[in-house]
Amino acid sequence: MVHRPIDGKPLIALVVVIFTVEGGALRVLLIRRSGPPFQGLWALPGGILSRDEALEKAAARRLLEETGLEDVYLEQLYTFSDLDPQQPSVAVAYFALVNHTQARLQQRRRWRPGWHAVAGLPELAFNNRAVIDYALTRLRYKLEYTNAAYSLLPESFTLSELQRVYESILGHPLDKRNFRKWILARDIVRHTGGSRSEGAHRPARLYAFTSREPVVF
Amino acid sequence: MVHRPIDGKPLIALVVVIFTVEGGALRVLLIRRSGPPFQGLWALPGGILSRDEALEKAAARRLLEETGLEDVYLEQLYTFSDLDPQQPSVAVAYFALVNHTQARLQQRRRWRPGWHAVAGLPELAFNNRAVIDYALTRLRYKLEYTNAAYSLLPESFTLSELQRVYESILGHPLDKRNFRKWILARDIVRHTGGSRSEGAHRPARLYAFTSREPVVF
DNA sequence: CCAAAAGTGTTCGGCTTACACCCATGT
DNA sequence: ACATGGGTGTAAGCCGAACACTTTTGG
Repeated sequence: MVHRPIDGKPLIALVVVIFTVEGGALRVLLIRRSGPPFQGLWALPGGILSRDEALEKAAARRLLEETGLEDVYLEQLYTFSDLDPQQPSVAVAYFALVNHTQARLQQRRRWRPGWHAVAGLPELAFNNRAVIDYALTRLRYKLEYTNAAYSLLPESFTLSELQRVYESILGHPLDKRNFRKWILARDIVRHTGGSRSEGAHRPARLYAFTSREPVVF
Repeated sequence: MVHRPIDGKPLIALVVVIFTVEGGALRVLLIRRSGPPFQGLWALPGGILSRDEALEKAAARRLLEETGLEDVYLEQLYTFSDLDPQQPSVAVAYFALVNHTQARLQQRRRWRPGWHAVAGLPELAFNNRAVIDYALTRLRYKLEYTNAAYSLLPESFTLSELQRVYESILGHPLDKRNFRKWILARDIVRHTGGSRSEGAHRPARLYAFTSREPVVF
């Protein structure tokens, strides 16, 4: 989130919580603040909304700048009015889900954008911790009744990989048989016909999401 | 929603969707616009967010102005950035649930604030129709897993009255026995001990919500 | 042949749904 | 006594949760 002087009106800020799952952990993209306030702390990417820019478009643009990705799961989260104790402002928060293997983070020496495990975050600027908590609650909820996970995985994947994504986000293990019955009963994934061998064990069948647009089931 | 000239920054508007159930119909509070744009059309109450005012507080204040009520169910809905095609603006929408017998609407000759059945709305200003649709979807959803209905009913009520509120909002009839089992299984209402006679039939037992704060079950 | 992950069914309990009659009262 | 809305139980189906062994491969 960028800080600017104000005039007589509250600023409209934008904040984007970009999640990915990597190494069995849910991670969020943070950048390091190089100036006040909260200099040196980590913060969510964001910025000031410019005149004439629609909110969702601005969030998508910011996401593209940080990750090089478009057409991923992106949803408005909440609008906070107490983000910055130092000045009146309103911050519209979005959250996005990306596949970290497809994301190309910027190489900025000062801002050091990078993925940070949600379990074990450093001290954050503004009330970004509350924003991330809110986003995580929403994400867990959405996993249960939408296909949002499509945005965290590559085109094809195994059911074990999908299960690990769910487990990383929900924070607890799932029963393999029940998970498969559940995910297959809703028809959000389909078997591609292919399979993948990667070790001294039986190869895994490959699946793909039937839709890569947000769907509620 | 009040219209004002702009300078170089988007305005932050506030819109409040105030619902009530009256006469077996879900109704929303509308006021008539006395000036451009959309002069003469009906619109949701709202206004421009002033500097230094927290969003929720501003929504609560606007609700108090229109209905004389405080401490009712009030929840942030969504932040729209395409409300007014004529100028860049962001509108933070809230929705509230009130008991119409407790609400005291303002008597403004020009603005004519009043309750309008959601089924059969007149032509509305801005994209207020979309805001109401969004609020209705959220409300139906919330009825299913929160005690939000407390805010639509007086302190004590009969289970038939409660059922009629649910039916008016959901838009379809519910089975009496199943509704009672369902609402009593969650313990969101309790029998007060009293009853009420009002006609040539058996008196109805009176119930009250166990909590008049928002609770998720 | 051994280790490793993939894949697969059944049982139980609880919740939702459908459905019809008696109760208490006022007129 | 009759009309009116209040109040109640049971059976069936579906869904979620618990739980263990066989399959296929690489080394």
